[in-house]
Amino acid sequence: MSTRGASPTIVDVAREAGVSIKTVSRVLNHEPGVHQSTRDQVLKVVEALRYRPKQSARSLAGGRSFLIGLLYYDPSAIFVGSVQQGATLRCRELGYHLVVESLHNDAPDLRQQIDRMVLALRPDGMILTPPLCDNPEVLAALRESGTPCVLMSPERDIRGVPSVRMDDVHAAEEITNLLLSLGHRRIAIIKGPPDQSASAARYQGFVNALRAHDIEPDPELVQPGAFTFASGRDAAHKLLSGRRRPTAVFASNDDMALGVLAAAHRLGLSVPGELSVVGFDDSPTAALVWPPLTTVRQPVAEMARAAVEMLVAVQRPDMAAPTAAAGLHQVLPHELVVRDSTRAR
Amino acid sequence: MSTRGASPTIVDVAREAGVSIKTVSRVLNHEPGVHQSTRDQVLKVVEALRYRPKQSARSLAGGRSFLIGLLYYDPSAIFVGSVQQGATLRCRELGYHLVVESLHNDAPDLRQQIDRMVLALRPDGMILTPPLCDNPEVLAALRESGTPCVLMSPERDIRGVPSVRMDDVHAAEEITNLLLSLGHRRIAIIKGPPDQSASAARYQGFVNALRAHDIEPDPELVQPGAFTFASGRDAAHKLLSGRRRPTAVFASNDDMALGVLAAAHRLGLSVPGELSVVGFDDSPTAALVWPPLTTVRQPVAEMARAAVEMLVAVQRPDMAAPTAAAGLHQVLPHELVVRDSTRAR
DNA sequence: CTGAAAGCGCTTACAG
DNA sequence: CTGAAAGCGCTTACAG
Repeated sequence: MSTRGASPTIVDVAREAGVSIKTVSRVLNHEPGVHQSTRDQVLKVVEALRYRPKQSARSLAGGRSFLIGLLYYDPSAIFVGSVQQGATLRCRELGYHLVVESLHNDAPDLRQQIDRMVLALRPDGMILTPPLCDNPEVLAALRESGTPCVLMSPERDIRGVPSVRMDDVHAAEEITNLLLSLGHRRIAIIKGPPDQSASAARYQGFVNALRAHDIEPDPELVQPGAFTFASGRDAAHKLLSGRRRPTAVFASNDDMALGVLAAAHRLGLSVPGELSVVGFDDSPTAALVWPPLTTVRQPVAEMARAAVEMLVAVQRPDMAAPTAAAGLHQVLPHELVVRDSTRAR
Repeated sequence: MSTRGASPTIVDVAREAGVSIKTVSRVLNHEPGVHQSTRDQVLKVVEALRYRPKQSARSLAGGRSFLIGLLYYDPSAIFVGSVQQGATLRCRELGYHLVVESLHNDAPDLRQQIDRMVLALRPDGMILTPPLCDNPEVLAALRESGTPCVLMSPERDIRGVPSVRMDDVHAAEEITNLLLSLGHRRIAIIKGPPDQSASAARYQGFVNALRAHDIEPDPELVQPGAFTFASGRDAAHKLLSGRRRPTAVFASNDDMALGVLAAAHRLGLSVPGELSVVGFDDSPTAALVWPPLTTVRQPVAEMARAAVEMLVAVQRPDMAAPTAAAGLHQVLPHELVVRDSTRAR
């Protein structure tokens, strides 16, 4: 065997296969114009030698790093965890690797941190999660460096910058329709913070559904919230201690729905017996509380997979077609998750 | 300016600074033996040109990738999120980057997946989280490749393989002591699954604390569990529907403690009025449930920082001393988090 | 304290 | 369909 102490290089493979290193390179990069028998022979040697091209050499010579960056801010967010899961699996399938970087959204040296990553690593693409994907400074730094980006659920789409998202309006409409179909008419909503576009979208869906049933939203049943447990609990307390209680509450996210559950417990209201509650996100906790929460599952991992594909397609002409068909701004289907926090009245 | 269209290279810096590229390299790598004025001059030019050495070139020439790998299995686990947060921040401070890979612990091609990552990327070190850090196949693959590893909270330490952990026994002892100090004497425990060493360690700490107070653990008050919400709920149901109820329950992790809370609610038992409950882990949900959970915070981010440091120290002689002092198997201090689920009886 | 040469392991034009 | 040469941007011995 020609395997010496060190790991084999392309030269070893070429020698063993009786071809030039250029041909080995062609085979490994799926380039056309190699005779099938030559290709097979090379692959056989590659397998036998357990040869893997070294990323640093490929990157230096070819200008492609096979690295995708994931920039995120909130580490505890389940959203990021799912993004990462989807992204890392798709990267593996496509021969890429995922480099993660936690950035504080208002760090004074944000620009330098990004520059450092981009200039040192030269990732072939970057996935941005909220709120970083809406940060003009981040976007500018990446644009100037020429790094392709995909925005995950940005506040609003940017011309020419690919994005992946779900349809918050329709999802909110659907979950409201579920409550309506269960016979609920006095349905309250706890909104998200005004500075997040998802808040408005979900509220819009809620209103759309009501109006389609000729119900005008009752201002008394619309409470502000902040996407936090405490804000949901406090809003619910107001809603539920009034004279004419709602029979159902739509919390604009799961954390607030958990707050609603806590408030209901405290007031001695049984859920779903006396009150139906729905959330949004399908957080891990949503299935663990009592009663398990009816909610909307965001297709986060799928969105991340799509993001990776869009980034990889930039460098692989053979993959460009399907992605182009999917469009620059992709919207992925969500899923209604019906559990035990909802019941017919 | 000599900044052309492309980003500057070491040659540009050397020319601008009037030195050889070797000297620039020395300065950038903090090598000794460069006159201070020369060093300053080089750094000035580096700054002006916004020069960052390209990782792929450094890696190819120097054999160091400045990449640390993080191998994990469960993406939803808060543990992994915190590990990653700590690791990515420390990496940044040390000029490294974190590459993450999600591996299924019993994937048939686990070996290949690891080989692919190791041979392609040549990470300078690898951080392994449970249960991967206890997987002999993973360990063997990494050992053979010569990749330095640090195990995060492994089941048991391995001679010669660095690890970082917390002291489960003492932490369990402390939280049990808290209950004892509140006057509780009939304290139940819901154990973790027998195949995880943390289960035994936490139980041991529990027993130690009781015995120190001359209390022999009552077999009736010891329930098996599986670290899941459902197992905690079911165990609590048994414990709480008996004739002689415990006044406090120590759930061996937070998920099970949430199950205890649910069971207590269902049985109409007020927490902490009629029952004190403690968990372990300080999961994000622990602070969000009602009542907020008294628990133990694992120093996970700090453990990850330490892991990165140990890995980097391997290549940097100047950093080796402090780490050597800290030892191959580090134990980091935990923290008791007292919230509202505990009260004097 | 500083530098000229060689080389890391690939890919990119360019030939044939 | 296949290959020989050059070069990517650094670091590593080796000199002086």
